[in-house]
Amino acid sequence: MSILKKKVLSIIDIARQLGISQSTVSFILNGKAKERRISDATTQRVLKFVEEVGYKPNLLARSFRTGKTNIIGLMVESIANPFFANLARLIEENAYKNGYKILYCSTENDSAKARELIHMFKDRHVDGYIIIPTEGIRDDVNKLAAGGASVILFDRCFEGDAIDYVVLDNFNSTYNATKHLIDQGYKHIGFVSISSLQSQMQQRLAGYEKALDDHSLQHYVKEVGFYLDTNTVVDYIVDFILRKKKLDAVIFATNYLGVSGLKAIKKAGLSIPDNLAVVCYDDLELFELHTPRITSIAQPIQEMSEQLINILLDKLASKNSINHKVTLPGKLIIRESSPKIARRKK
Amino acid sequence: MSILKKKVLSIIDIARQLGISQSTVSFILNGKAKERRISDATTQRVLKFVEEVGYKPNLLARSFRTGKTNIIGLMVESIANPFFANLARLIEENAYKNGYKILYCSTENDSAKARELIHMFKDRHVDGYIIIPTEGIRDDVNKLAAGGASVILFDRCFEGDAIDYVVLDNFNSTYNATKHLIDQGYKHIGFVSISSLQSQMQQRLAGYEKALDDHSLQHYVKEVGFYLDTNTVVDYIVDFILRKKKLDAVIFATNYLGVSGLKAIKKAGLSIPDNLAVVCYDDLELFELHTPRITSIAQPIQEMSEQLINILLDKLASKNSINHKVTLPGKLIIRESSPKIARRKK
DNA sequence: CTGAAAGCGCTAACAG
DNA sequence: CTGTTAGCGCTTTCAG
Repeated sequence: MSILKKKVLSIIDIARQLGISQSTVSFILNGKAKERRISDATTQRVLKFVEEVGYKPNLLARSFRTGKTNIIGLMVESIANPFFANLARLIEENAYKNGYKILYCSTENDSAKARELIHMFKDRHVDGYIIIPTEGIRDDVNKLAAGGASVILFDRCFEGDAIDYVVLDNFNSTYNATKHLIDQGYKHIGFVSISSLQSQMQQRLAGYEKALDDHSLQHYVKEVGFYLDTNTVVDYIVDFILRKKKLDAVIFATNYLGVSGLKAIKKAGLSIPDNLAVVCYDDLELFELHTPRITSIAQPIQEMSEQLINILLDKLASKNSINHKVTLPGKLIIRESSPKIARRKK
Repeated sequence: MSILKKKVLSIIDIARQLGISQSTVSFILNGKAKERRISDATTQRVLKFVEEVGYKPNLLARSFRTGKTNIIGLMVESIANPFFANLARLIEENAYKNGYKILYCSTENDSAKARELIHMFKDRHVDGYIIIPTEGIRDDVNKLAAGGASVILFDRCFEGDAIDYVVLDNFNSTYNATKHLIDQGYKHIGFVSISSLQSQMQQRLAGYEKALDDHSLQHYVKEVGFYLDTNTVVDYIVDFILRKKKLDAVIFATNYLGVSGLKAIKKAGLSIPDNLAVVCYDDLELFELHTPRITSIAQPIQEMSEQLINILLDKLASKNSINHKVTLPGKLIIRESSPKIARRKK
């Protein structure tokens, strides 16, 4: 053994050096000493030795043997989106606390890519899946779960399927936000969304429409494609708000649409809230620091992350746990972008 | 074999079913058919069969055997920080393109935690390490690299050590930003930073000081602790800008300090740029959408991520590659928060 | 050109 | 109370 080559010991070396068998060592190391009724003396001797030589079990061998990796696959729309990045941070914290690590990937809302990534996770034997699904992977996700995998959806779900999820109460959150604008006196409220069949988008739209219908107000909906680059989206929004001359308020259905919307309103030469009241989804720091501060629909991201991990750990621990379908309320944070219309000068 | 239980085949099953040996199958599957001069007929037969039955090699077994995981460990300060989240997105893209997956973790600038995470990565046999180091893990990182691991630092580095890195030219970026303010006519330029010995912070401070010294101007430095919560930081900054009455401009040395700074300036009842010009680090969307738009020092994040991955892949491919120390220039994006002082009304 | 076989380090069933 | 041992599925050396 050269000086440089720090021989990495295996369980068998330990067993040999202590003159006992590997299984004894293995059981002790896995906390099954009591269960296997191994003597305290032996247990202490092994623990002490392991400590001294700094032995670390080979996790690759263990994973290979057990099929468990202690890795959770996290599939988000994009890790660059502040909402998902913040979620990732919280998920990470809770996961690590419980001995799980996170492998992440971004789908960019591309189903082919999402499908591939699910297989990648499967190939890598991740223990659990946290998935922000795209429209097109419903079947794949169902198949995955049906095959016994522990999977939980976030942000959006497939209604009627058996898969667990944690989502926002998108309908009521949007209903309340719309209602708030109506209460403030706005009568021509626009809704800018992406053209998508994803549940959260559908629910947000439905909440908006219901609130307007309840007050016999007209709908003004603009849907843009998800794949458009920011500049194009901004131009579409500029066009929308300039063409719909009556518009006195707009709700942006996602955080990035909100950001593009703010750019568009600036570009169109309009001012908030004098020409247009604004409500955005997700309470980004940007919305709070904007002038004027933007009224936002905040998601309870801390609680969401905890529920996600807790449910997933629960499923991991006992395969039988079912029906964890969690819908959490959003919180409308009212700021200066949506004042009473009476105070506005047109 | 029950209907539900989709038997997952192994290489040995394939060999048996085709009446050949596992090694032949293994070689073919690993693209070594030519090298091993295996007949085309056999090769095609195996490939076709594998395709038909949808065989997937057990990655756990392969990793166990080879010691390679095709996983890169990414250790950032916090995945929730937009700068690192954006980096993570780009890193992910490049890594996946090359067959590598990413395990991420956040240090929150805690060296004990960072140390633990390095060991975790090591225990998990990640193939390569991308590390945004904390002050205190210099030795650990050096030991890791000395042990033959492929590691590359980002954002900050340890001068004089042999470890590769990709960092911003923090000195000149900050020098130029300070020079810009001086050129615009500002004479009392503050610098808000965190109290830290990290190279990037030291360099930023040095660049600021050099620019002031070159023009015989006074330094106004405020350093806040990294661990303080946002509100406390805001209060410290409020105190700083109110106490230093002469201050006519401030540079914030990190993106989050910039965000806190904007809050502080608002809270102090001052306006940008009339009372105070502002320059921030990192070109966040928030800075561009702020009113007024904030002059920022942008890091070439796209190129940084590419260099990071390329260098790491290079090291992974050939252990001999050394001395990849990359320093990239920042770009000063001049906006309305730092106009010529002549036009200002005090 | 192909096959046999030796492990990699660990877990756990089984045998004392 | 402890030891023996059979794999997990794959890679790769060595022998035909």
